[in-house]
Amino acid sequence: MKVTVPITVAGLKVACSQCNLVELCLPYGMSENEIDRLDELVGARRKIKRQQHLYRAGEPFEAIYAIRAGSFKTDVLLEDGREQVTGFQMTGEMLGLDGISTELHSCNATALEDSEVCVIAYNKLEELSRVVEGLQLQFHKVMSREIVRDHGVMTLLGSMRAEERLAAFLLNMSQRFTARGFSAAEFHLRMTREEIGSYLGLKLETVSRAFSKFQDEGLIAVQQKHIRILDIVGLKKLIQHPSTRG
Amino acid sequence: MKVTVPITVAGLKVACSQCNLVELCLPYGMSENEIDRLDELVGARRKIKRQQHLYRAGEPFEAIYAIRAGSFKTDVLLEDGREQVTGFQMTGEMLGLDGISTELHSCNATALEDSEVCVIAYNKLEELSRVVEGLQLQFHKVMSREIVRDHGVMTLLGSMRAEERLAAFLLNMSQRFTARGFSAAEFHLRMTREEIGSYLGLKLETVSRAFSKFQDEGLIAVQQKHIRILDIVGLKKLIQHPSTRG
DNA sequence: TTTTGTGGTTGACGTGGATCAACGGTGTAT
DNA sequence: ATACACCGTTGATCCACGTCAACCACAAAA
Repeated sequence: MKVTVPITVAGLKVACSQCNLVELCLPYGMSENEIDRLDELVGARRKIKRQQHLYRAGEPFEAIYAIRAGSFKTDVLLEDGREQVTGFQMTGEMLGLDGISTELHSCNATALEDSEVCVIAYNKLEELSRVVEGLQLQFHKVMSREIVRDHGVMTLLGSMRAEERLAAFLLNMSQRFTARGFSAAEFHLRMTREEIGSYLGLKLETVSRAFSKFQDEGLIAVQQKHIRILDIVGLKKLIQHPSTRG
Repeated sequence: MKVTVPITVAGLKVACSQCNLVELCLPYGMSENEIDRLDELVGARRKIKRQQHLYRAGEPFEAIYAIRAGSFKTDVLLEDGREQVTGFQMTGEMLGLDGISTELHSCNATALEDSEVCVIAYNKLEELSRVVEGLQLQFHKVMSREIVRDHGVMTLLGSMRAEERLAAFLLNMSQRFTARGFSAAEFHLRMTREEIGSYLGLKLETVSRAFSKFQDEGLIAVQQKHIRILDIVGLKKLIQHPSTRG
């Protein structure tokens, strides 16, 4: 079901130009020459074990990260102890952009499985993007894409009901797995129901019930974190429904 | 109650260096020399009448905009006709950053009152930010700040109840008016209850009821769009409350 | 193998906010 | 001055989702 993604031997440096994530990651759209120059930028790689933090809110911001393998969640902690998951990130996606504004990380990034990131020193990124135009453009696009994505989540949280939110979530996951060469119809969620609930502004029980309902309706097959999408059209119909809310 | 903000005579070009919004806008944190160079960047100014669009979703992206006077809302239209307001912008704030990613605007920007923006051609911005380091840094910070802001809204939508949302909204407005030299305690909202509701993921009736409740409790005085905050501490307490949701 | 813990499911019940509806106030056009 | 939108308020009712609670499945530890 999955396309094999070659995993790097620990410590062996893999240049961007040889990385199979190029067209998902920062280098997307850059010329070969430009990508070669990136290799001076992406120095260290860092392994993060499941449940460990890549960074925490309040820590000084020095680098952004590209996910080389694995997946993460980002969350913010409210004063009263509640946690709000602001995103789930997969291979090729960038982490840490929110830290640029204050030079402090504004959220926590936690690995959902054993993962590896490429560390991109921010001052070097600024320096290099002054001379490599493609890098400058791509970096701006990455940031802008994050803004657009966030607006999508705001729309979901502001105007969709529980089942629509979950349908949108599943379709989004499916689409991102597809882009990574995995099956669009069958995948493994790395996050808990509670994390999904936090992200979608729902309680875990509501998430669980929606999963069950989708299963009863023949839209998906659920077995714990393993999801099989049986009726993608049916799911899509759910989110342009005429029902109301918010 | 307000500090007078000199309004430019139509057509008279005002350089960034002479603009009283410097410390709220893109030039914030840049050196005098650097700011002088911005003047070649900010060419045209554009006036937008109340209810008119600065741009619409789907239009080609060519420029970002700094609000010189007035205020705007941004919204996205869902397939089924529902509208989600993604933000309200005031003087000195930037519009259009979401368009960079796809080179198409991804939302609509509508003036909430007669307004004026500085047009910043995006290709010129890229060019100039390659040579003016302060500009590069500030631009990145502006984008990053937008991401952080969006995460804040996601948190609000995902985990707060109606009254907390409105309290957070009022405190945020108050703080932004303050930063612009207006009163923290008394201001005029330019948007309707419905627009506030859309932004906060609530129906206009709920917004209206929350306003009334706050008034009954002596937290604020409401007269249509005119708001007077009577108990800012009380409002703040509301949002770190122990009540539950989401 | 049994134990323990964490995560997931399901049911019963309560409630915050949506919905439906009527009415009042304010600004704009005539 | 009057009419007409549009906007805002308020009440009555309903329902989606939160809450509380019991139970189950699976994985890691003993």
